[in-house]
Amino acid sequence: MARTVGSSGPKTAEAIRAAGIRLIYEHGFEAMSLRQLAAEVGLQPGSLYKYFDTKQDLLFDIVREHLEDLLAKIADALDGIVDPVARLAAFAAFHLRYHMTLKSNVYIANMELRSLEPDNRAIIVAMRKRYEAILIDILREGQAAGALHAAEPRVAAFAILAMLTGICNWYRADGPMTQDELVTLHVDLVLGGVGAKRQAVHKAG
Amino acid sequence: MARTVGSSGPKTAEAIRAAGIRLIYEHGFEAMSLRQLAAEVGLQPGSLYKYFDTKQDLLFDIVREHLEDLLAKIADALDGIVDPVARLAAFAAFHLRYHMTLKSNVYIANMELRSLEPDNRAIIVAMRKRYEAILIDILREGQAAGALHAAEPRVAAFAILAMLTGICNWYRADGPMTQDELVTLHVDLVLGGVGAKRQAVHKAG
Amino acid sequence: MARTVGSSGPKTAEAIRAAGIRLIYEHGFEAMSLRQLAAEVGLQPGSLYKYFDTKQDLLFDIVREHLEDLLAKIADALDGIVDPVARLAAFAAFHLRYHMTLKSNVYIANMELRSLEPDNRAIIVAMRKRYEAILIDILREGQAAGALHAAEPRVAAFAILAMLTGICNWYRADGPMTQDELVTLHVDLVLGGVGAKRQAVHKAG
Amino acid sequence: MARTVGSSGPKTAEAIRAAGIRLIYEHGFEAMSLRQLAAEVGLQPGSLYKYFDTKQDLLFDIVREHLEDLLAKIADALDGIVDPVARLAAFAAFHLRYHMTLKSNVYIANMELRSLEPDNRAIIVAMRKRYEAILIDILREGQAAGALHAAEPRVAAFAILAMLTGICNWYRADGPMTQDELVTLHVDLVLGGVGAKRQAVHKAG
DNA sequence: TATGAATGAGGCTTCATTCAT
DNA sequence: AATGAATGAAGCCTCATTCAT
Repeated sequence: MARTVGSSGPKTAEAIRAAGIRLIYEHGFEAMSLRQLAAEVGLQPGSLYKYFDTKQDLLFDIVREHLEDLLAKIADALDGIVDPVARLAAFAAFHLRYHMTLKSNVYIANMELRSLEPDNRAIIVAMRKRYEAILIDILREGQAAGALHAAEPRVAAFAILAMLTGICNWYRADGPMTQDELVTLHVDLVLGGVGAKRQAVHKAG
Repeated sequence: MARTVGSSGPKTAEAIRAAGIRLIYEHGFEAMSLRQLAAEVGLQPGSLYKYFDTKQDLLFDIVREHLEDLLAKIADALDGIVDPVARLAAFAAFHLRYHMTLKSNVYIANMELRSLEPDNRAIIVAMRKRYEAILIDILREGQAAGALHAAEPRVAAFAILAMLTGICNWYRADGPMTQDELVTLHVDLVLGGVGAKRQAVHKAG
Repeated sequence: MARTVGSSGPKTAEAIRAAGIRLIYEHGFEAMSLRQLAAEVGLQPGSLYKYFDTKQDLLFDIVREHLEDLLAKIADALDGIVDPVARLAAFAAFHLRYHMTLKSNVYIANMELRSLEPDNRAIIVAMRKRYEAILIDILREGQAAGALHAAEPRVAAFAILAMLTGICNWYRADGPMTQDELVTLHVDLVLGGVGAKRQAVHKAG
Repeated sequence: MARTVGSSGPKTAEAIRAAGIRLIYEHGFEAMSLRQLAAEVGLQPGSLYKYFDTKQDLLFDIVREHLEDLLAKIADALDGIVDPVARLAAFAAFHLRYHMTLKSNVYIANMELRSLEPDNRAIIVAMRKRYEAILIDILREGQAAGALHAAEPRVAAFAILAMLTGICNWYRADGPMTQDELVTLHVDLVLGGVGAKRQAVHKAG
């Protein structure tokens, strides 16, 4: 994948971002060199600095934009759903679809937290907590309403998130199961795990 | 100048291993430098090469020994248990305890697969598959016996493993919940997820 | 801090090549460090890698270009000469002049064969064989024509080449004998050695 | 070629010497490491220092002993021969046989002059000059006696030595020509080169 | 907007050598 | 006579980054 000859301005910026995501996903942030990235986009290494100030900034931007997107879309996905079990099912379905679709972005955000400088990491961790809090709240409400069992909603939320996120480790678009089948399977695991009766339909993510 | 008196072979080897695990856990394999590692152990960087041939070998040894240990211990943990649901519970309990106790080793084995050279990675992946296969078999038998629902045992196993392994991301020995409480909570999530009736006692891991 | 103003690309490349030849000639390839080379050219060691990929490549390029040059020029030097003895004299004269003029390059090509990696060495050895073959053919033709004695042209060629090349070991441009005198002396040795009657004039190399 | 278990004292010293010669011959002095040498002899690297003080000393000893041997044996080879042409033939024959037999030692002495420290090099160069002087004297006497042409005996001697020494570059004991055939061939080249009539028999070296 | 030359720090690794045991 | 642990210097090489053009 080489140079987009004559690429200019915004197109180059987007190409850098895309190549950056791919390379970080494949090799890890530390292992990816700006030389590689530049080669991928058809630039000299030094030229990248028109588009970011620091390798660290590139990572931070990718991760932050991912989390902003995630937070915006989960809000949409839950909008208008009130029943706690339905909300739980909708959360799980959304999370799965998002993670199957944007596997690389998600993977990076999870794996490369470690590579973020303390200040940047703090910002990202705070955003992640806002996302987790959404699930924790759903569990808490469901427990309060007697619709499911989650005596420790925080721990249960972590467990559920880990399970759903795990799909990034092996999902392939060309695998034997469809996204819908995988969603159904996992939503059942989640609802069963907290003793909720499956019912409502989940909106698409 | 020769050796700093008081240092000795096997003790140094063990110190290097321990420091290696800690540093890889904290910074990642790529980000850890042998200078750091040497400083941590009180050696010159070059002196490390009495104890391994290559930075890559250090990683491979850590990961391989972890998986050998894991495979040996899960066999013990399941030994003598026949009922599929009991086996599932025992598997989950063992996995959790092991991952809470040897968090760093586990974390490294999961995160740094990427940093292993192809040949080494193949060996490790094969060992991991043997471990996964144990859980898949349990689910398959349970399904066959009508004791639980796992129409797709492979996918269910991945989901369960991701959930249980996730505990490494946040568990602290000095946290508010005991290991036993966490085990109970997670085993319930697992059994509930596959629609199994909780029953048997789980052997300690 | 960026570049030291006043330095420029091709000039630097040529300076590196020249310094490389000198240092390898003086210290040997293994003994020459890239630190030395960089210092000689006024660069940081890492900066050398704009100009070659590998220390080995630097050596290979030097040796290969030397042999390409040698092969091109011997063809010129023999062009149009048909009499075998005249060709032998022309070959010897050319070889001597070339070796006196480009002593370092020649010396490196002979001494550092050992330092070339197998693949590179094979390429160079093949080129050398083409050069040797020219002399062998001359001797063979002379023998066939009854103009000289060379029952074993291959061995004789090696002996002659060794003798002529030996001049690199001690020749100094400021020594007591001129190049012309040395050429005459050696050509006599060669022709006498194979029992040929001196005759033709040798074209300058 | 590994450890001579239980080898002690003088036997070890000789093994080190032999392995040293082989390794320097194969890889060059700079490229040979004391680790290699130690492994070859079945010792730890540090243990070599019972047998020499310095890597440099090892080289110097090898080269010096070679030259001492050479000087002693050429004296024997010429002993009792008075006719200059006969002496020249004897010298050439001796030189060739010695170089075919002790190829590695000779090669090292020629190639690794460069690796000797200045003081050591000066000593060796002086010994070499004594050897060269023998040939120069023979040529001078032959010229004075009108038995051969060598207007510049020093230069002629260098040329002859280079030719004869060149045999190290390609001679193989299992090659198609015998030592005797090669000696004859080269002696003819030498005598022919200086216009001497072949006559006397050459003593074996 | 991009290049091309360069920096300086630091990466992993190997080396000759030392010395207590 | 030999080991085994260690040193300290240096090896080749790669990196993120800078900046004149």
